[in-house]
Amino acid sequence: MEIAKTYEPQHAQEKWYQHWLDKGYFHSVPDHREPYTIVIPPPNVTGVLHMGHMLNNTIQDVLVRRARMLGKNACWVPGTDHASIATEAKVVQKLKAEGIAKADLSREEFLKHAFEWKDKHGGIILEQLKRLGASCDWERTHFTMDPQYSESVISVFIDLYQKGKIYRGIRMVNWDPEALTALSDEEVNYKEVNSKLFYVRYQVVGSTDQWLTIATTRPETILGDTAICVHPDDERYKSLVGKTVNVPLINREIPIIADQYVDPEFGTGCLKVTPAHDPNDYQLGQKYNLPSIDLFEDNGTLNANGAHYAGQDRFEVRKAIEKELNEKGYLIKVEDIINKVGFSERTNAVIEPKLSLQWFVSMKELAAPALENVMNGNIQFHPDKFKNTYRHWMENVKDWCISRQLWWGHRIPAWYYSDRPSDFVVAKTQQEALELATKKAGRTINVAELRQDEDVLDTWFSSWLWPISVFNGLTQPNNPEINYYYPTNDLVTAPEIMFFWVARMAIAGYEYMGKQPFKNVYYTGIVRDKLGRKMSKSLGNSPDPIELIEQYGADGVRVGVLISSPAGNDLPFDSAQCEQGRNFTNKIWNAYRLVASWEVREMEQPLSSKVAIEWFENRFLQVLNDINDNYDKFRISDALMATYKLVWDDFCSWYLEMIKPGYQQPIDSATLNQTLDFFERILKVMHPFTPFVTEELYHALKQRSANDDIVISSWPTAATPNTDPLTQFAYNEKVITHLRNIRKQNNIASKVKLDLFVKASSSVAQDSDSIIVKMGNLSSLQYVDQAIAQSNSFIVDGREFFVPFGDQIDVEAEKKKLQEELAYTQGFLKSVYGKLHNEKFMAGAPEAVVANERKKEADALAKIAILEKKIAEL
RNA sequence: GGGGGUUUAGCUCAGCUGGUUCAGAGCAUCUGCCUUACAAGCAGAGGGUCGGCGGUUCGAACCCGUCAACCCCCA
Repeated sequence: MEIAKTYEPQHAQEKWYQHWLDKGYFHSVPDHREPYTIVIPPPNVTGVLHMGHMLNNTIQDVLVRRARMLGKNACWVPGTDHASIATEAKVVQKLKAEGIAKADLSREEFLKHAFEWKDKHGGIILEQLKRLGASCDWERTHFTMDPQYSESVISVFIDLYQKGKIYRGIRMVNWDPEALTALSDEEVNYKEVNSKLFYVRYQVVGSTDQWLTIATTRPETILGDTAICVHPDDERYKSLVGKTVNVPLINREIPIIADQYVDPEFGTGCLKVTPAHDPNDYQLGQKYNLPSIDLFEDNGTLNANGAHYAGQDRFEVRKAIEKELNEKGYLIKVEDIINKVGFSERTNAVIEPKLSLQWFVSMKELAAPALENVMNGNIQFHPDKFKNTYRHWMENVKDWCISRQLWWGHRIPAWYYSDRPSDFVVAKTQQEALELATKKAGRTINVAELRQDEDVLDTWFSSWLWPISVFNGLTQPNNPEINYYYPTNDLVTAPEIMFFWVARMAIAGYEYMGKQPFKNVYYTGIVRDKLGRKMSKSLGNSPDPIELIEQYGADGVRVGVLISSPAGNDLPFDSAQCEQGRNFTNKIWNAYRLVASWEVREMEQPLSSKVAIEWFENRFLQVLNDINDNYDKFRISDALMATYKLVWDDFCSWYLEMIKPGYQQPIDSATLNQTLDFFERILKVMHPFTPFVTEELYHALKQRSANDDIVISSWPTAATPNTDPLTQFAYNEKVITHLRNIRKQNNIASKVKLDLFVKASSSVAQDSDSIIVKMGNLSSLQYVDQAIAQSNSFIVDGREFFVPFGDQIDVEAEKKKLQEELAYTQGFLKSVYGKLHNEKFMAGAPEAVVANERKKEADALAKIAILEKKIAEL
């Protein structure tokens, strides 16, 4: 049977993924085994796969597949997030394209459209994950707006409200004038932008020529000023504190106050205070009991307080007011300045700090156990440097604004029964609300009077329950699944959402389960392009993962994204890495082709094969220990690299070459069987990284019974390797490399057989010499007691080797080489003496270190003697 | 402005408690090979003042100080 020369992944991918699904290998139910659980960071329901998902989910799949092979009951729960703002924005946009404005729709109509959109686009991303080979338990797919899930979210809201952890209040929030909603602090991105700093003068009341000049980047907010603030120690303004000034254009009188907050160095040292539109000004306003004048409508246009600018957009007004201030003599000067401006993470609109009535979670107390248990290691971060960032945030945690002025999401279960803001109850159903409201109001409230809060909850207010709610832990407390799978083992996510999500899951975990939601958090880096730019849709620098899979195969891409992405480090992605991954799958494919081509015959096992087998057996164990250790430390890239080298270097380049029979020669059955066994073990350690090619070859290697698939096979057993064959091999390897060098330097074809002489007593001949003979393509290896003249020579482990080469040897080159080696060895000896002749070293260093230096000295002296003699002989 | 982190080969990174011939790996590069599994390959080789300076130590990539550059988070 002809086997393709290169591995063609597409067929194997479809075949085996379907096979795994058919067999139900990814499905988990609680049993006697130890559970291994990962919950996927749920992607946005209408999202499509990008490189960040590829990295993140490949890591999860590697962990899950290995855990499964380790005999654990592996359960990887997939699902999607309703992604309140992002999804609503998409639906609004889609409707707009169809000529439908959101404002013209009722809530019910809009939600109907939204669900249609979700049904159409939802889950695309999950199908894409299957292409990657993700071994999720698809029967457990969850969505954060499933009925059961929604029930959890609402019950948590009610519970926290009853515990006094949720309150409603007027606070300065980040307002997105495009999405028309409040955002949490974490949803605001600050970016540096080129702005103008306007110097505007205010006339002091009761004077004719006394003016105060302030500097502002936002002149349109002048209309909302309610004070001017200076530093109390600022000599320039001390005498003015307590007086008043007139706001330009509208001539409203406002006080001059003094507070430490003002930086006398910035601008003019005078700060205009606009409590309604700046968080810091708001604080000042609270402190000095200043009025707040709200200038903006929700969409960013000015309201009636904006005087003659009412109805115009904030940025238009900025231009217009600059002109008017200038014309009327209030504008002193304008400077260019770079300042940081907040943008909405979702719509990229400039955030407007705005006073508004919102719902908040009071965080301080809730956060305490989540902080403590990360610091004490009950939850481990990989890499642990993120603990610092986490601590800093948690120690300064602020209350969490959870209401969003959107429709797509979990509607806040608060019910109002009058126009007074305090006249509301929080209840699961309208019926319950009626009862509670009647009780609270002290009169019968009827349905018509009851009005549910229009807002929905922040998406993260549902995602923070993910590890609990996917097992129905809140709706059916203590059910067998939550008891079995929770706490989950590992969470793989990006550091960017440490506060959005990781911290809050920890908080919810302790609050509702009394236990951490996961034991380990593996932080992936950001995927960047070759130029170091973050991959993004707008830059168009992100490759389409599905195209990559089609080009390089899923296994190749998996290797490509993992090969250089240590935990917490950014991944500078280059498709060349996928090429490396593809080459890797091709390598093992061709190793199979070689093995499959051998014909077995009953014959004696060559000594060299016996030696090679003994070496590889122990080499495998040695590397397996390394690999296991790397996994245990979450060093996934290192585990991959160790696997890669085991396969490529040790197995293919050395082992297979050592046991390979001559062209069209048969192989003995003992060697072949042992090789097949090694091959199988190799495939197993590869499997988490390259699931498809390994399943394909696992079945190609031999006929398997039903349910004998590599995906559920057991991980190779670890053991302590015997070091003797490893040491012996290291020696052989050096000798062989020297021989190859001699060939290369003297242009001797690899086909030409050489004679090798070793200066030593004949008693040192050993079995492993057969390896040198085979790999060095020697016609003979002989032990002699004298140096061979007219030969290339080298030294390994203090032993001299000679390869006679007639008259063609280049004496001068040989001499030069020997002299270089001599000089190096002498230099080395000198540094050893530097230590040995140093009294302080001899007194201070541990005995073992000194003994080692002595050994180095002896070895170097012996080598120098040999080299000097050889040079003399030439 | 506050906090955290990074700096080792052309690139991406290892380097554990200061001590092994410790200065490493993969990729890239160079050289030679179409050697019957694989040119998506084989074999070999060359690359580094461990960011700068100073200190501690018998001994520093590793510990301390300082300067510089870059990155992230928060305001």
